[in-house]
Amino acid sequence: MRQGHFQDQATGQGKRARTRAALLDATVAVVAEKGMEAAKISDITTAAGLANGTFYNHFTDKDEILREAAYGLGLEVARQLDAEMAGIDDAARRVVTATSRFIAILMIEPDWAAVLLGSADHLPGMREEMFRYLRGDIELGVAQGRFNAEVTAFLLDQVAALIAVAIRVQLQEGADPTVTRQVCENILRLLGMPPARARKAIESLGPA
Amino acid sequence: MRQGHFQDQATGQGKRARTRAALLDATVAVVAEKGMEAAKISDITTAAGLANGTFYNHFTDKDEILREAAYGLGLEVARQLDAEMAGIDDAARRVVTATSRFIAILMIEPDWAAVLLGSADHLPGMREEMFRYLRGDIELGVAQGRFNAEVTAFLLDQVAALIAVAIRVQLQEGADPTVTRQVCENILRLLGMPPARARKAIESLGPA
DNA sequence: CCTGAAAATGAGAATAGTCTCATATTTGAG
DNA sequence: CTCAAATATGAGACTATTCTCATTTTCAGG
Repeated sequence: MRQGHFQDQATGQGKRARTRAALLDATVAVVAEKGMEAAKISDITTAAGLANGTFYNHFTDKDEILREAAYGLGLEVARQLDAEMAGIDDAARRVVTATSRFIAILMIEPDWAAVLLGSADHLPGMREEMFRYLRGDIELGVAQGRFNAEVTAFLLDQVAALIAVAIRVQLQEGADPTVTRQVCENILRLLGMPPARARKAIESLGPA
Repeated sequence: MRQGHFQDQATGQGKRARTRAALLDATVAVVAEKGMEAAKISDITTAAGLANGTFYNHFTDKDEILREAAYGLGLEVARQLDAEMAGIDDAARRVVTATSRFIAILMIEPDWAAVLLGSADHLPGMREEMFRYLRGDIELGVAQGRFNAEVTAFLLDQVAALIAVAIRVQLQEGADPTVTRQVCENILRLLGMPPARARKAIESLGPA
């Protein structure tokens, strides 16, 4: 197994932290391959090259390691996104950039996608965390007069669902810039931009 | 347990059909309560008031009964929808009616929702079936010049995702006409109607 | 090197669910 | 009402997975 994100972070730390990281990376790989429900603890320890019992030296159950893995990946994605978003002022552009870069990151690390999609479904806290960014940009757009929508929890759920579909499709059928452009355009339409404007706003993603 | 859809259908038929129906209804109830993955065969037989072994007189495994239950409910929902859609010609109105009535049916039979949502995720055939209707109405709208969108599989996935979210939210938080209006409006926006027109088109659902 | 503390090990006990089958019960056609 | 066929039963064999813990191995500071 290629060295994963958690092991990268743990190099130089004590043995405990390194084994823990190996388990977290193995979890990501196993979840990507078999899905969250079907991932067995023995799959994880096997993938990590450790004995079964070792799992219980570090985590109490599957839920705990899943939560930690999702949280760690979420943190890393947020870190990368934050860097790329700095200095973009127009709300439409912020939404388009955040969406397309988010998808791009998950296409580089497809294993992360399964964990994050699964955790968004099952861990309410994770969901809220992801929404904080989105909500801010959408509210900005409403204030700027670029969007025409009431910013409710339901609207955020709807936007998130569109993004989730775009990720699932590209996980199955391979990265496809057309899909990413399309979902960005659809989100802008949802947020109340007229179709012509929405089309215009996604041109920053490069020529079709 | 209240008599379910499958038992209604099987009254007057032979014992075999009636027991089968009891198992299918029990499956719907159990899936609604615990979810598809967590539903055990013993949960189903217990809910049906039958012995464990009886299951295997009628189905070979859990997947088979889940497929049959989803298919049966899908058929019934399609039957009800078909009746309500007859004679509506305007595509925007067709989409709004289909969406809102679909949601309304699942709010009357919330147990059905869990089965249909789950099966849409896991059974590709079911998904295609549901999409046939949707695709027809969207293509009609494009032909009528009411919609402005390219009708791709991805677009259908996006629309379906919006509807799925609206159902999930109302399953959790109770039926809420505002949510249904909102999802209809969002779908029309997604399909390329300008925001003002989309608002106009959902007025057929009654005053806000 | 030593050496004690920390960590890993893996055999097997515990738990959970599926599936079989010899037997008991029910059904409905005659 | 009778009885052979159809159906239901549920104990327990089987399979799969989790979780424990006495033992072994590794590690890092002296």
